Amino acid sequence: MPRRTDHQERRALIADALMRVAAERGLEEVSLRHIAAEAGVSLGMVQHYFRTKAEMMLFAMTAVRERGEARVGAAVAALGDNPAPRDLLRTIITAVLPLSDQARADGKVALAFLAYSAVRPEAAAALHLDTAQLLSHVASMIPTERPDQDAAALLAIMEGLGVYLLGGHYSPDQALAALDAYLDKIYSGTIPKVAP
Amino acid sequence: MPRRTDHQERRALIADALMRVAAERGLEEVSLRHIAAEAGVSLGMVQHYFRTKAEMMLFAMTAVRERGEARVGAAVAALGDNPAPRDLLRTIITAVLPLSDQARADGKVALAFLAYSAVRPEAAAALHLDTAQLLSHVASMIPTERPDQDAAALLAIMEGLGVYLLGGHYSPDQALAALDAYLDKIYSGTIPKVAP
DNA sequence: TGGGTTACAATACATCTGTATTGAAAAGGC
DNA sequence: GCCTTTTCAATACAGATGTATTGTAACCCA
Repeated sequence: MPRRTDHQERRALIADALMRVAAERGLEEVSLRHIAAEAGVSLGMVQHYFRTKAEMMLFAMTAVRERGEARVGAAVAALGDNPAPRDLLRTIITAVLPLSDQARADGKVALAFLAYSAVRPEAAAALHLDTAQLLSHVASMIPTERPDQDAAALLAIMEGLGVYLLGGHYSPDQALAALDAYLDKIYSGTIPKVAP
Repeated sequence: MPRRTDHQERRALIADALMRVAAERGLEEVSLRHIAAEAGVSLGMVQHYFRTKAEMMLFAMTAVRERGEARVGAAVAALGDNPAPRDLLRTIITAVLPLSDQARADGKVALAFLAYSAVRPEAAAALHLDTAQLLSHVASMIPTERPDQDAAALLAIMEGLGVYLLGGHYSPDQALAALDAYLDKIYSGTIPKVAP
C-alpha cells in the first residue's frame, strides 16, 4: 500500500489557499479552479484530496476554527500559570477579536462561513469556537450573581465587536474600551460571589 | 414619454424575491435567473430593472436595512410617547434581534450581506454611517459615567446576540436574559436587582 | 522484477453564469 | 393616426463551474 504523501498536509495546503481567497474576495469567489491556482497546484490534485467541493468547504471551515483556537491557546500560554480570571478572559477575547492582520483575514473567513452555515444546518455544528463549552467556561470565571447571563452577554460582546471591527464600524481602541468597560462592571466594586 | 410601470415597485418585488432566496439558500444561490423564477417574472424583466447584478444586490441590501428600520420604527411607535429610556432601548434591540420568523429570515439575509460587504468596501459605506448614528443615539440614553463605551458594548451585545440566535447557539430566552442582565447593570444604579 | 496501488495531470462534459442583442407589443404625446 | 418611447420576452454567447473519465508516472511490497 504505497502512500507517499501526507494527506493532512496537502489538505491543509489547499485549505490555506481557500482561506486566502475567501478573505480577499469572499466565499463566492471560491471555486475549485481558483483554489487550485492560488495553491499553485492543478485542479486534478484538488479533486484528488477532496472528492467534492462541499467536502473541501467543510475541511476549511474546521481549519479556520482550529486556527482561532490555536491563537487563543498561544495567548493564554503566554500568560503563565494562574493568571487572574479577568486577565485570562481579556486575553482570550482579544485573541479572538480581529485586531491583527492575520486575525482580520481569519475573521473575514469566519464571518463568511457563519453566513454560509446559517443556510446549511449540516455545516453549522462545526463552526467557530464551540460556544456552549466556552460559555460555561467563561461563566465559571465570572464572580457575579448571574454568571450565566453575564457570560452570555460577554460572548455576545466578543462576537459583536468582532463583526463591527471587521466591518470597520469600530476602531480597535473603541472595541477594547467597550470590552474593558464591561469587564469593569463584572469585576470591580461589587462583592464577589463567594466569601466577602 | 410613456411610463406605465412604477420602477420602485417592480424593483421592490424583485428585491423581495432575492431576499427570500438569500434567506433560504444563501447569497451564493442568488442568480438573475433564480431571482426571476422566484419572483415569477422573466430574466429579461429583471435585466430591465437592474442593468447589472451588482446593482440588484446593492438595491436589495438597502431594502433589507430599510425593512429592519421599519420594524424598529413600528415597535418604537407602539411604545407611545415619552417611554423610559430603558424601555425604549430594549424595544429597539428586541426589534432588531431575529426573534420572529420574519426577523430571522431578514437576519439571515443581513448576515449574508455583512459577509458580502466585508470583502466589498464599496458596499459597506451605508452600514457604517448607520452604526455611528445609532451609537450616539444610544449613548445619549445611557446614564452611566462612560456612556460611549457602554453604548458601544450594548450595540455589540445586540449584534452578537443576533449572530448567536441565527446560528442557534443561543435560545431566545437566553439572549433576552443576557440583554436584560446588561440593561440591569446600566440602569439599576448600584443596587442589584436581587436583594443584598 | 514485476503488480498493484497511489498521486496526480489533462481533458471532456453538461450545466449555469452574467450580459448583450433583437424584436415586438403597448401606450402615451403630437 | 402615427411615432417615439417604454416594457418586456426570447435568445445568443462566451466564460466559468462541479464532476467524471482517462492516462501516466512513481512508488511500495511481493
